Amino acid sequence: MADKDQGASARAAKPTINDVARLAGVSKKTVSRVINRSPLLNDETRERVEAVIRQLGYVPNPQARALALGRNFLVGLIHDNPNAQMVLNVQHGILEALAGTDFEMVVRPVDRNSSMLLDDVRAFLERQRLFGVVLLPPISENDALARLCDEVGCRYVRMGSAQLDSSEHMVASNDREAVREATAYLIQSGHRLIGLIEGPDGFRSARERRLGFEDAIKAAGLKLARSLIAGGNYTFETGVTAANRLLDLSPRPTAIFASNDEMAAGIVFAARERGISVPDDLSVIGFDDTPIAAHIWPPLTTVRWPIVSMARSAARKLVGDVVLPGDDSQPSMLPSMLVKRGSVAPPKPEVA
Amino acid sequence: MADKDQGASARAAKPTINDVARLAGVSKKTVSRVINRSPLLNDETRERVEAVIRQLGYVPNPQARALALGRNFLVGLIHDNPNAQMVLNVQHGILEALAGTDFEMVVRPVDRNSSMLLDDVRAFLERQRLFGVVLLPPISENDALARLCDEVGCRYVRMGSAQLDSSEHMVASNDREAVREATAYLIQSGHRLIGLIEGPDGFRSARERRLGFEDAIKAAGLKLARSLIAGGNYTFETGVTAANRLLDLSPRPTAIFASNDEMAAGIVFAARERGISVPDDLSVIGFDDTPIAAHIWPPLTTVRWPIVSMARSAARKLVGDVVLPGDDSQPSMLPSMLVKRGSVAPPKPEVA
DNA sequence: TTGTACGCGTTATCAT
DNA sequence: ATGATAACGCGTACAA
Repeated sequence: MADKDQGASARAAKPTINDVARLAGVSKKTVSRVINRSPLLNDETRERVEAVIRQLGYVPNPQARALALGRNFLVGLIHDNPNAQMVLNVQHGILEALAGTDFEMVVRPVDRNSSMLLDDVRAFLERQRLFGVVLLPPISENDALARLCDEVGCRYVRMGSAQLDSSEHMVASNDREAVREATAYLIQSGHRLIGLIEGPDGFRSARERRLGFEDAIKAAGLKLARSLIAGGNYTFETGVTAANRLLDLSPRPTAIFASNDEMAAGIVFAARERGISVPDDLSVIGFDDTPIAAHIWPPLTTVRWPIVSMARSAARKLVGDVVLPGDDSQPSMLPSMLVKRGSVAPPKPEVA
Repeated sequence: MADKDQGASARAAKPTINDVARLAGVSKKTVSRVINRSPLLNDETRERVEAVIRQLGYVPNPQARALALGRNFLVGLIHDNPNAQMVLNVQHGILEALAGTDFEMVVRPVDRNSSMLLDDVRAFLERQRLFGVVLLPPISENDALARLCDEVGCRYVRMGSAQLDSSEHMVASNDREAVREATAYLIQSGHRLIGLIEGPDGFRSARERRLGFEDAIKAAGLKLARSLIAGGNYTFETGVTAANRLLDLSPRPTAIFASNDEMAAGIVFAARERGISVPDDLSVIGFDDTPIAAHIWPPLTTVRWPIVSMARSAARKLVGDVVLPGDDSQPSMLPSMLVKRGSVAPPKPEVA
């Protein structure tokens, strides 16, 4: 073969593994071994190759690697979470874990209620051949989805409010315990008539938080009145509606725990509309510690959900073997904690 | 060649272009032409190939296409926007435009103040060989970044509050005009002492909105007092601080326009702390119409920024040629509009 | 420990 | 209008 023009005319093109191999006087395979940190390599050879790599500013072409490996250097975020702040926090956590690696993040919102959900995700995973995916609640609670990931050979880590899977595939928080503590704090402040605004049926987080609420009520020897439990679906609007139902009660509850901050903000909104003062006439606790909790008046006492840490941990679990071989020491449980602000006070004597 | 085992044993493997070619009795290249909608194809041949494609459930491998084309089927979102809701809205808009196409979205947050910004983005674009990127404000206002995209051969569309680039590369809103209208509405309601909380220096959006404010003040023949203009940086906290400065004034402004909703929420928060009633003692208008605007009390009158439509339009501009050849009819200007809610009322007689 | 030869699935070139 | 063949850049048997 005549020698190709890879000198001046190819100046603009990025160097390939071949350029490195030629300049270092080794074969492609050796360069490949250096890139992939093969242990069976002469130190001298490795250093020489690495020097050339630096000199050329060579970086492996991800597209070519993807084709050869049958796997992309992409981490997917699959979610159907309606809360913007939560989704963005998760994205930040994942990107923190991916910073400095060759991985990028692709975002894939899905529709939980679509009958095509599984087919859509399967097509997505098979086509893009993602390295792995992070599953955000509530869709992370879908076991069929996890099985699907296994089937198509895509790693996955689920995030959630309880241990739904083996620790290799799961990063969870301890919602039940955290809500128990939050409710106990209300009781300890003197409240006896405490309302609960639940999350939607079928959400594991909703169930865990209700259980924590019930744990505290029972532990204090209080009555668990069905009428004090109202349903919501994690939106501000349902928070308003549920709060109105609870505030119509007689006797009226002196405190309400909401399963997330959006709904808690709805409680504060509804109370304000009725001229009920928070926290003087009504104490409120939320869950998540999204920015809205600190930005309404009064600032919301809430349970801080360590969503960023959870996402970071999830992404590290996914790529950990590749980035730091042998580092599978990512925690599978991150604790939630109560953040006390201004929406809780002792009940008024005449009300109690 | 002996026939390969593409029956039972290869059931799991996805069909390739070779399988299609063989079954259709044509060459790979012909199949490729069908996929890429080549105009020089016999109708009969095309139909035959398409039938086989459907029969096999064949889908082209994006990794292989990326390698061969030197370009990925990925649309990047580059942003340094601190507002979660806005970023997520943009993501939704982009994904809406990409739904049903072969494109995926990868998200890339950057640090505006990093000295490595340009180098980082260049490395990102060159390595991933993105099909194109959407630039979200405020980073979209960086001309060097746009030039960089051109340099590395990556298409781009910038979003922003004013026409910063040719219509092919830009989707803008008319912030100045929208703020002029909002301020005029305040004046029309009877306000004469109107404060402004600006966005940060160097943000085009901040400048456009201030100009709109000044337009309205001047048009009404009012005095443009320097003391009535306070600086903020688009966060809730700076909104509180700036509001406190304005509310310390004597005489006190009876209305304040904030350059975004976060800061407007800060105004409401600060007013509440001081026992100043909104809207009775103070009218407030924000900008963006993010959810917080509707979720605080009173619900905020604000300017709706058509961010989702802008993002959708931006993404369509990017991939339009590929998806719908000849469809370059995406609008470059989407209008903002005033949303009247509960935070504006006429000033009290005794205050005026 | 290192190199040779080939495969991954697609598009591009240049014939016919 | 269609096809043979060579890229694209990297990974991996298997040989040395």
